[in-house]
Amino acid sequence: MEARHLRYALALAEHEHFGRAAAALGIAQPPLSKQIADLEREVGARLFERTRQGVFPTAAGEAFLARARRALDEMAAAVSDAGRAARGETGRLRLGFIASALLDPLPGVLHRFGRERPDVRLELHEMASSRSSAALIAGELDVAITLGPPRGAGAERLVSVPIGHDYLVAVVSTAHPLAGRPEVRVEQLRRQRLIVAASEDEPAVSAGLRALLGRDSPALAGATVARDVHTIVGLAASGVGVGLGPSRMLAAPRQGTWFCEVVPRTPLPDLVLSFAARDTSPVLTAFLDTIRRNCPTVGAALDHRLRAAAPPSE
Amino acid sequence: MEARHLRYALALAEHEHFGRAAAALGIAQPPLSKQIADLEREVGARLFERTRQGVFPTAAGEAFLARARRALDEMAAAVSDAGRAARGETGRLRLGFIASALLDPLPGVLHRFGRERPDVRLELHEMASSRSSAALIAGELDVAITLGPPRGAGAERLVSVPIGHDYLVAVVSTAHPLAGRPEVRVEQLRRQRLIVAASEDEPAVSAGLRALLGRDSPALAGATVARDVHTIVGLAASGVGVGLGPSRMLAAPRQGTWFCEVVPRTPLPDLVLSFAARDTSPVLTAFLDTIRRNCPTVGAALDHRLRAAAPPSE
DNA sequence: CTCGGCGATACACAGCAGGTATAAAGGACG
DNA sequence: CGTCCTTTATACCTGCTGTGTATCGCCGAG
Repeated sequence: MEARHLRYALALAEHEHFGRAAAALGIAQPPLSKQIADLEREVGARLFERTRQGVFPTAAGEAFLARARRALDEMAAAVSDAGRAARGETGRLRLGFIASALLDPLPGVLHRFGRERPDVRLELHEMASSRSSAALIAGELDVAITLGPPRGAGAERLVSVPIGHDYLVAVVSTAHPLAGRPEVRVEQLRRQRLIVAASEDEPAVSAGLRALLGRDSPALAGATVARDVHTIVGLAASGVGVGLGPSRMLAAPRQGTWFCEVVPRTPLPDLVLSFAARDTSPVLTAFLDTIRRNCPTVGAALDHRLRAAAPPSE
Repeated sequence: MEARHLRYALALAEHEHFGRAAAALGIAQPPLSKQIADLEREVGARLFERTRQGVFPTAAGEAFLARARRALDEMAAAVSDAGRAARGETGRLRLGFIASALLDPLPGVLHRFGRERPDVRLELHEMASSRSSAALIAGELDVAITLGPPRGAGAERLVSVPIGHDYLVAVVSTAHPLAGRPEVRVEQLRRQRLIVAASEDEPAVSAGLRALLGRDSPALAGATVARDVHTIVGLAASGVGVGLGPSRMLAAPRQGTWFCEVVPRTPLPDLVLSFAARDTSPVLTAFLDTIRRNCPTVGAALDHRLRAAAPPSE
């Protein structure tokens, strides 16, 4: 039994007449008679009652037609759904990201992507860079935003693009002596109560701080440790001390805080976007396109990938 | 797009390998490749990712396959449902009947039919014989149980079979003077307060009573009129008078009542089963078969019809 | 009784599903 | 780094079957 039989039976039920149903189907009447006969033989029951007044479905025919309609609807929906999925209008995107990404690139990107692709289910997982990388390699994520490029086994199968350069910035409460000053020198920081990110989550950042302040700096040893950048800002705002974090903090200023540039300017690991080199899924492509349009400075780096994923122009 | 494409795509998704999927389908590998290619061209999206490790559905493929599974399920259900309907296992039977039929043949018939055809929806409509006949002719009923054969325009297109012979019986309360007596003579009835059926509903019965008791019998003129036989019995049981009804009342005796045969024995119109001569629906056939097995005396009359409706033995 | 309309049947043809042979691609391995 | 092997795609042929044309059989209308 093929979909053709269903289409023919439905047409016959609609027109109640072999000749007109055949005409509507664009075929001659005899083939329609034969196909209906074949269908009835296969089903094992007479589906239509042929009378002088017209052709009408039997009880078995009614039962058959109801299911046939649904079957054809499902087939049409299969094509439609596949098309939408292929165009990236539906689907799922699992994004792993470091918390500080919520300061700068993510708000705009997520807002834009959610508006352009309302039927894509976004799964957001805040996690440390190393976990993001591992999950990406294991296929548990589709995209990751990390500090610095992914390392370790399997990282060569990822594509990584820097999406922002950062440098060290200090944040204090507006009640703090440093408030109002445009900058703070590294030597001054050594004498402050510091608030820094946990070393186990982002070792690169911690190593950079150690290099800047001195390997065994007592300020660093006595620093308050926070799990993410939001906590650093929050603690600083409540007067706990001087928070140290990425310049991206400037993108989302918080009431009651003051930011000082650290002199000399100290670069931090780049914010990096990564994904599986093999992954050509349209949802990922659409997301990368949104990233490109949202972060103009990194456009060129992604253009190559977007061209590669584009469907072959016939 | 045909059902074949869905079956092939599902097999390919299951086996993740063109060669093995083709073998499972009983075809060679190249045709499968071609059919899948044709399908992808028609859908307008790549549905499977061919890798060294195997063949896996893309996001579009997953969306397609989910719908394809449901479409094929519907097709299988269409055949199954049609078969069940053709065998009369499902469907609907609209039965019109006179209330007194609930006394004798219907309880057994309905119980048996409901047990044998649990998925057939029985629509029971108690109505006067004339309304049953009209509804049957109009196609608003499938079967009717009436008093006497249907009359009027279109009745020739019905088949009618008597399913029980009745005679007049009197019913009284056990406190009534007639209680305990096996019979009552017609002359005695003329002196009783009578309870009879409404003449407008079953004119044949009323005419018979008039003939029996005398055209303008005062007993009949002063009789209590009830809409159906159950009411007659109920009124008699509560001492209102002597109820007159069909001998079928004996089949469902009621606490506190006493039945007397009326002498001389007075035949009443037969209980008649009718249905459209053209109606060969399996549900009706099954119902007629139940009637035949439940009313052995009328078996022969229905055998002919049941043979006519039987599927042609190949 | 004839005519007209409709579905079924007969038969020829062409289009396509499916078969065989083989190419192409891409790892595995010496 | 070349060879082999596995797997999918392509090429080409064949046979089935879906479709078209012609015609029959049936039945009701006039």
